[in-house]
Amino acid sequence: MKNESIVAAKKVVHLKAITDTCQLCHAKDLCMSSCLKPDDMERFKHIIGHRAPMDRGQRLYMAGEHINSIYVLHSGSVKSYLESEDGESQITGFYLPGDVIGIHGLKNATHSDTVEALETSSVCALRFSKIEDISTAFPPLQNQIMRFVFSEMDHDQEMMMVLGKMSADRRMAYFLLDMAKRLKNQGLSNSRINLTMTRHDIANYLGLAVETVSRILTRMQKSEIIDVERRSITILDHAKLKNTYSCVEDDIVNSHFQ
Amino acid sequence: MKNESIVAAKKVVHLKAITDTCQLCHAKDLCMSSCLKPDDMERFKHIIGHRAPMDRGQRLYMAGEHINSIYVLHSGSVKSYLESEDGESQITGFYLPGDVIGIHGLKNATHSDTVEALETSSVCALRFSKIEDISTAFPPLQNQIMRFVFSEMDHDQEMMMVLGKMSADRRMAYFLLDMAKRLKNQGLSNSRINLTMTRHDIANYLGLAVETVSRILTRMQKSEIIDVERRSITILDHAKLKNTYSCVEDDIVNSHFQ
DNA sequence: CGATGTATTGAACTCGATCAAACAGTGTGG
DNA sequence: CCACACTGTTTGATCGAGTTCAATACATCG
Repeated sequence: MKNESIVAAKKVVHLKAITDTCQLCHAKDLCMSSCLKPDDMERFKHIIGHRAPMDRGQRLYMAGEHINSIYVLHSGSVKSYLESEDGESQITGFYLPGDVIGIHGLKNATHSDTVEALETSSVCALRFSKIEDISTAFPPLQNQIMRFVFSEMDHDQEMMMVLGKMSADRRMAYFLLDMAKRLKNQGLSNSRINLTMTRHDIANYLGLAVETVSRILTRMQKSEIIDVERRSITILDHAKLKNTYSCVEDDIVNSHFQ
Repeated sequence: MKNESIVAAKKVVHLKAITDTCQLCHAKDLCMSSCLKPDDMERFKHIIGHRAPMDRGQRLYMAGEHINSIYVLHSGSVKSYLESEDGESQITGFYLPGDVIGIHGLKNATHSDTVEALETSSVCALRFSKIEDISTAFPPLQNQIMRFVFSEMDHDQEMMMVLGKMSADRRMAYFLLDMAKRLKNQGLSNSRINLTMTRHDIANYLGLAVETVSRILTRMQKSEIIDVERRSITILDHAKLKNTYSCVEDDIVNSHFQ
């Protein structure tokens, strides 16, 4: 979140044919383009374009900028965050390939969050002049985008519960289980989590201090719930982790079922 | 949030003509129907319907129910909340006339939150079998709904900042300023806030304990920022309240500008 | 009038923050 | 290759904002 970090160049890299691009894309099954048939693709060439890949720390867009595209993350991972007047920032989400980015702030056609790459990442842009253009252009695409808008709403609401009601341990358990679930959707293991964000990022996202995150991770390791090795976390005991998340006291569980 | 409270009867009260209904509605300027011309109304008679008014504590819908309508609050006020497995609940929003309700959970066509009346309230329902029906039916209406979906996303994201980063005092200031702003939009005073929710509700919404809310209100009253009289709160000093919200130390402000 | 739901106030406690310091990778340049 | 700087992580000690517990006050309503 350094101020010096460079905003990614807005150069659009047109690949030889958008049809090929989407067909060859390794995120195509996750992407909203999966709803498009090859002949539909032809119609949408002009609104779809790949951006030059971003390095870690580079920004895709910043809060306050006019929205002229929404994006699908093609590879890598990014974080989005809000900044308040007094300079505090709140990470609002971490995104993985296939996720749709840039849908917050559409009400005023102005990005309300800033998106920054956590590692080398690339996106596919969906350009438009008015958001209604996408609506009217092609219903299946519109619906697919809406699915992502709706799941983003579900996530944001879920975060209210996490930030408003849960203890530090529960928040951490939530984070790990959520990441595991999403990585599984990516076709990866649901036990091995390779984090691309710092402890600081995790802490900020969960409304905790870095030290608390660190302490909870070591505590969970000692309880043999997870194995921590720098940025690589392995879930050893899914059940225990879920119990931590569900806030069910182990003692109570045991006394009931044994 | 008592379990005994009765779910509002799903009886639809058809008023003599929907055209009249919307024309006479005192929330029409706030409502999304404002985008419809009188002759459009005719086309939408069949999907728009008024529900019988709800008493305080009655629920409009509950989490888990299939979504077959979204609603515009016609009169009164309601709260929405999530419930976790272990019975904890988190209030996610308070809604005023003109607000669109029931758009969370559309991804799975299942309400993710529960909506409960804070006072005698009535809604106008927009029925549909598939959410896409609204999309395709009439673009202006679709766009109007999307505006509300987008502003809901902005709110939810804002709440992450409030719950994740702000002190109890800032949260309270945020709540009061937000309510004042929204009541002003209703054509009411932006200084006199007549709350329809309990301190318990406010505390739950802001991720605080009831006692904390109570203490902060009395403290703010002693500082002559607000005047508290049961559920009626008057903002006496907007500037001071905004300073509390922006987390700008009074001392610093004074030393800079005096 | 008592009963019930709601709000305030005080006292004690606790979870997680803050402060402080050490430690571990990673990269840079001599 | 090592010395140095730099960033990110861990661990310990202390502190405090806000919770929890407990008691009281206050309104409204049968």
